[in-house]
Amino acid sequence: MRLPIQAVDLRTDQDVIREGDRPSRCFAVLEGFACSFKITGVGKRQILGFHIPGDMPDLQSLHLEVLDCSIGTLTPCKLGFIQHEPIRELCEAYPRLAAAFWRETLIDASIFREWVTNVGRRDAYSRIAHVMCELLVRLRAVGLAEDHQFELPITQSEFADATGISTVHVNRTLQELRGDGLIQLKREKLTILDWDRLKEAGDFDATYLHLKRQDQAAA
Amino acid sequence: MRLPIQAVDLRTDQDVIREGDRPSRCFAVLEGFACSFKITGVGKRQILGFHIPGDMPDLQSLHLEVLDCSIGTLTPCKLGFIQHEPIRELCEAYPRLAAAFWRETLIDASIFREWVTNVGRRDAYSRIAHVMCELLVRLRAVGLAEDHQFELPITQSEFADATGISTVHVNRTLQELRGDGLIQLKREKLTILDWDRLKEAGDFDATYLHLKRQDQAAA
DNA sequence: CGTTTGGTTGAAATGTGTCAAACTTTGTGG
DNA sequence: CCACAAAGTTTGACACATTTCAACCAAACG
Repeated sequence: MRLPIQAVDLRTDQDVIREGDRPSRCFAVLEGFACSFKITGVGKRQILGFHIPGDMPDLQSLHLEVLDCSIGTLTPCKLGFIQHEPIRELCEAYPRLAAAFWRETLIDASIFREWVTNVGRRDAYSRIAHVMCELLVRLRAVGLAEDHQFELPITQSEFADATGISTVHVNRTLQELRGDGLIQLKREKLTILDWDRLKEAGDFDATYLHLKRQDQAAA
Repeated sequence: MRLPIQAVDLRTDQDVIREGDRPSRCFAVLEGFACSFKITGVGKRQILGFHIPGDMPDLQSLHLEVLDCSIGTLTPCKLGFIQHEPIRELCEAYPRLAAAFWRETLIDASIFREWVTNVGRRDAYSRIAHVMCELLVRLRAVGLAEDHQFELPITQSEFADATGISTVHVNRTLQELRGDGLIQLKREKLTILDWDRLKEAGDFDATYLHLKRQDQAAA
């Protein structure tokens, strides 16, 4: 059985799929950063999660007819589209494969749970620290971060939408994080200067990412 | 193949499973209300979702070894415990059944996404209205609400932990909702007086619940 | 090199949190 | 069935984290 993948390049700030769509395919991020988001009735955006290479952000569409959120690029991206039908057939034929895909969506759900907690019960300082911790650990797991430094092509306004605070306050909080010597952030490059203190500030425990052993180096 | 279910009765405020556990079984809510939650490093609780009869709140444990959140009862509950092993065997034998379970966990994830948005980008008034809307629609789908009225055995403090605001502010916001004629709430019984305006106040659209057609009466 | 996008700053407004006390309802044991 | 305790709700005063608005600055880009 073959699994035809159609590679597509997208520019920054393009919608890949939109809330309300009924797609017949899903995609994997091959290169670049993307994010899931919703727009509220009064036009505010909430980013629900960041997607990095290796992620399949809309695997859910395999079993949910209508999309309940949108996904857009944060940087230029290379995406690999795969039709639902052949995936479904593979899943029926190989239950272990289905279980592996299922597991991926369960990890996504686990991350959403952590994000509910993050925006619901942590202050701005912690929220931002937490998101940075998560990104480091996930990027390391796919080899996109060495040590404690990685490309972070995310604007302060996007950070605001991810953490549920205002852009201005993100700016001030980033200055605090810098002033406290936890991070260095310039030119879209984030350097974590004090991992232990950043983890503590962000109330971060990587358990919810459900990484396999070999991926846990950073955590 | 048999699927042995062990029924268990629990009192109010009992933990069913705890963050960090590695369960070998999962459960369904047969009667009563429960909730998933996390406790942050500084001891604040975030409720991640409410569970009503028919839900299988920890189905995720089938494929994730370690629990990343706790689940506790909000009222006296009757739970049905089922071992993972027989479920896994059934899923391998009947891919359609696996897909149905998978779909359930995908809906859970969709609800978490909505909750991220709720606590991240809506004000207190909207957040509470939203949660009420969700509960009505879900309870109607399982026949536990008639018209626009249902048993809501949830304290203001639990409401606070679900919406990421303080207990005192929940109290004041509930008074606002009452004062505006949207709801009536006494003796753990919630009556929605103006469904259209409550939906609008809560920025509520039931799509994210992914109900099958016959369940959508209320939405 | 001008234009756009993103970052930074200050001042004022505000939603929400905190604290502490009083009140009400519910549950329980005598 | 009353009395008491416990749990939950309500209130007021005040503190404060965060938002909003508006302007300015810096960097990226064609």
